[in-house]
Parts: sequence; C-alpha cells; structure tokens
Amino acid sequence: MITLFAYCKVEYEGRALSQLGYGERLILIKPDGSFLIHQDKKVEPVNWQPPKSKTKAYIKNRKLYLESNRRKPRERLEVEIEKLSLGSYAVVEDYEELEQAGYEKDMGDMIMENPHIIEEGFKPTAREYSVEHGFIDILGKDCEDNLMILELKSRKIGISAVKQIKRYIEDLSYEDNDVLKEMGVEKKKIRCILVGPKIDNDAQDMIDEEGIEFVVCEPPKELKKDKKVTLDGFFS
Amino acid sequence: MITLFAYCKVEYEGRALSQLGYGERLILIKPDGSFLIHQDKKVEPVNWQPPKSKTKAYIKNRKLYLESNRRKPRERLEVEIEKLSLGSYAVVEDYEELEQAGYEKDMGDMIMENPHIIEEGFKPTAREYSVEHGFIDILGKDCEDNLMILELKSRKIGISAVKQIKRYIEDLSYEDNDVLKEMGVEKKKIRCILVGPKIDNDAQDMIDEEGIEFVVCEPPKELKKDKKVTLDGFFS
DNA sequence: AAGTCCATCTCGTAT
DNA sequence: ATACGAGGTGGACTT
Repeated sequence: MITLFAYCKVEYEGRALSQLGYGERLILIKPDGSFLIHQDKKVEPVNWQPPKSKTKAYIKNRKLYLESNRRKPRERLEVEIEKLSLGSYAVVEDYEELEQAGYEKDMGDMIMENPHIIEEGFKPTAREYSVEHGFIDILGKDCEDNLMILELKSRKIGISAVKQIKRYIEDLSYEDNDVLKEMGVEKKKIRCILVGPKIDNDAQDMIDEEGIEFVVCEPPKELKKDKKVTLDGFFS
Repeated sequence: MITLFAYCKVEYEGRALSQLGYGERLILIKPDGSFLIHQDKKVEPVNWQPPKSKTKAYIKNRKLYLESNRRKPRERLEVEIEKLSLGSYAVVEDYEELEQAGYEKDMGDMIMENPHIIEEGFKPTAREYSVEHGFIDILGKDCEDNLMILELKSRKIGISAVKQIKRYIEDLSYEDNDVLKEMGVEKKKIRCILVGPKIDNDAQDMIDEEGIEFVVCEPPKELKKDKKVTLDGFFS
C-alpha cells in the first residue's frame, strides 16, 4: 500500500469526465489496484479507480505522472505531480472481514423467526415474493387469514417506501397470482404493513389516508458471533 | 491530515453496528474531522466517520486508542491499535473544486439549448415539471403540437426508467392539469421519449410494446471551463 | 457478463 | 433542520 502527499492536478475520463486543478492531496494506491485521491475534506475520494485497475508511473518534462487505467468500462485517471512532499510504502495484509448487523436483512431474519413481533398470530408464508414492480419483503397471513404484505426498512420510512408498498398491493390486486387463489373464493382483506424504526411526518399522513399500517421495529444490532447459545432446544 | 499504518481492531456503533478483528490497515484523519479506515482491498473504507466528527486519542493498558464521535445521529468509532508501523502528518490545503461533466443535468442543459438534438421541430416548454410520482425532466411539443414527455438518463436505460416514464404518462393522463388544458379541446397525442446513450434489451422490448420512443443522446462531456467562445452570436 | 437492490450510502440542493 | 434524488454511486448477490 502506497500513500503520497502531493501537490498535483488530476484528470479523469470514463463514464463521466472531470478535472481538478492544482492542490495538495493524499493519493492512496492499494495492492488490489484501487486508486484513491483524497482532498482535505469529505469522506468520499475526489477521484478514484476501482480494484484491478493498472497503475503506471512515469516522468515527463521533469514531472512525475501517475496513470491508472481500467478496462470495461474504459476509464483513465491521470495525476500530474508538481511536488511530492511525503511518500510512504507499507506491506498491508488483512484477512479479517467486517462483522455487521442492523440491516434490513437482519430485521427480516428476526421477523421470520419471531413473527409475533409484528402481531400475535402473524404467520409469514413467503420472503422476497416476486411481483411486477419488485419484491415483497415478507408475505403472510394474520390470525383471521387476511393477507399481509410487509415492507421492511432499516431506516426512517419516507414517502418513497409508501409509494413502493402501494405499487405492490396494486400488483397483487390486479395480477393473476397464486397467493390470491390460495386465499379461496371468499375474498379476504389485504393488509399493508410498513415495518421500521421510525416514520417521517409526510409518510405518516399518507399511510393514514391509504389505510396502511406501521409497525415499529428496530433492526436487531446483534453480531452473529455474539449470538448466545441457548438451551431452548433441549427442553420440550 | 494524518495517516497511520497500524495493526488494529475496530468497533463501530451507530446507525448500524460492526466489529473488525485485528489486521493491518490504513487510518486517515482529515482536517475536517472525517475519519477513514481502509483495508488493503476495495475503494470503500471498511469503517468511517463523516466530517465534523471529533477524534480523541488516549492510551489504556499500554495500548493506543483512537475514538471518533459524531452527534446526530450519535455514532462512535473506536480503534484499538496494537502496533503502529508508520505515522505521517502533513498540512494539506486545497481550494480547488472538481469540474465535471457527463451527467443528466448536462444532457438537460444541452437539449434545452439545442432542441433539434431530439428531433426537428421539438420545442421544450418546461423542465422538472412536477407530477404525482416525481418530476418530468423535460416537457415539450413536437412540430404537430403533440405533447412530448422526455425522461433523461446519463447511463444505460433499464426497465426501471421505462416504468418511471409510464407512471408519468399516467399522471398526465389522469390528473387535472394545465398542460393538457393548454393543448386545447381537440386532444393531441402524448409521446413518451427516453433519452440516453444506450438502452438494455429488456427495456427495448418493453418500450416496443408500450409505444415509447428512444432517442440516442450522449451526455455532453465538455467541462465548462473548456467551453469554447464561439462567434455564433456575432453573425445574424 | 449483466441486472437488481441495499447502504452507517455520501453529497448537493430545495424546502 | 429535513426531505429528496443523483451518483463515474460501490458492492453483494442472482441470473
């Protein structure tokens, strides 16, 4: 891994096009070919190339140039270095992977395992159920066998999530599909439930109008390696 | 700006939760408070904190700890450093801003200035026209005064863009709105046009069925500072 | 290889 | 402050 503190200018051409005049930046070149240029502000690099890019260095007119090339899509990043104030090189090896929790998937897992979180008598029947406009996160039935459509969000729910679940209910209503057939001739209600930690005001107003429900549910923040081994299975 | 090559472990808790066992990484602390931890692979940092985060350093049990805190949302990043192999500090000042081109906005500007790019006789009438499900990028009329809805994409067009423009046409058809009234009693056609550099196969099939049109248009990759001063205005 | 969708998305901008 | 959408989104996963 190489880091360079340099006074440089940068040109990029590929999916888009950019140029950046002279200034002081940090250049980071990773062993996997990733190439990053960081200004003194922001989390995001100002320019970059992805893993597997090929970096070349050469000198022209007494200036150091770095060039990072990618194929497919063809993209080129060129750095003209006017002054190099500090360069470092270190062998960096890292085989650890990030363990994380608190995502939509974790919420889904938790609900499938403990359906009563949604409400007593909730029975999930399908996950990632495919419809015209996307996937319904969880399908199920309530204690009266009404169909329930669950849309999960790990962050605050906004109007876009409400629109999304409205499209799903239309898909289920108008499409010829197995789920409605299974429900039998006597047509039951379809209940829409948004599940998430919070909901913003506009979305709250919208679901009130539309008769959509909202269930508060925090995404579980428990790492797998933390998961305690319980004795539940031993006693029946 | 500070960079540290360190053998360390990392814990994060905030919107989500993560932990990362011991390994060699690069730690980058920017003068604006941004805090990044990079592994030897990938463009994205494995953990980070945004600008304005507050970094503390302290020693406990003969180990160096770094802690970066953010308020609203409350988030905490803690790095336990087992071994520090290389640390660098540099004053980095950069007042340059990235000039870029090749985006949806550039396409829109170009089309508003040169409507004939879409077709001869095209007359744009509105930009970012608000409808129920979003904004129509450009509204206009063709040489026969039929209404034209343009949806711009700077990258390859997929089925999601087709669905989007279909929703807009429904909005315009069913809503009581000024545009249709202006068109007069004699109802004209509404033409839907997707504008972009490419279209994928599924989307092509879909627009063929739906009678939606596709106009090839590359987002202009011309930086503003490159824009040539032409003499066009001088000759009339 | 191409499409789809989530994200501690980040970041800009309008409200 | 919050909401909304774009992005060279990146990256993981499915087809």
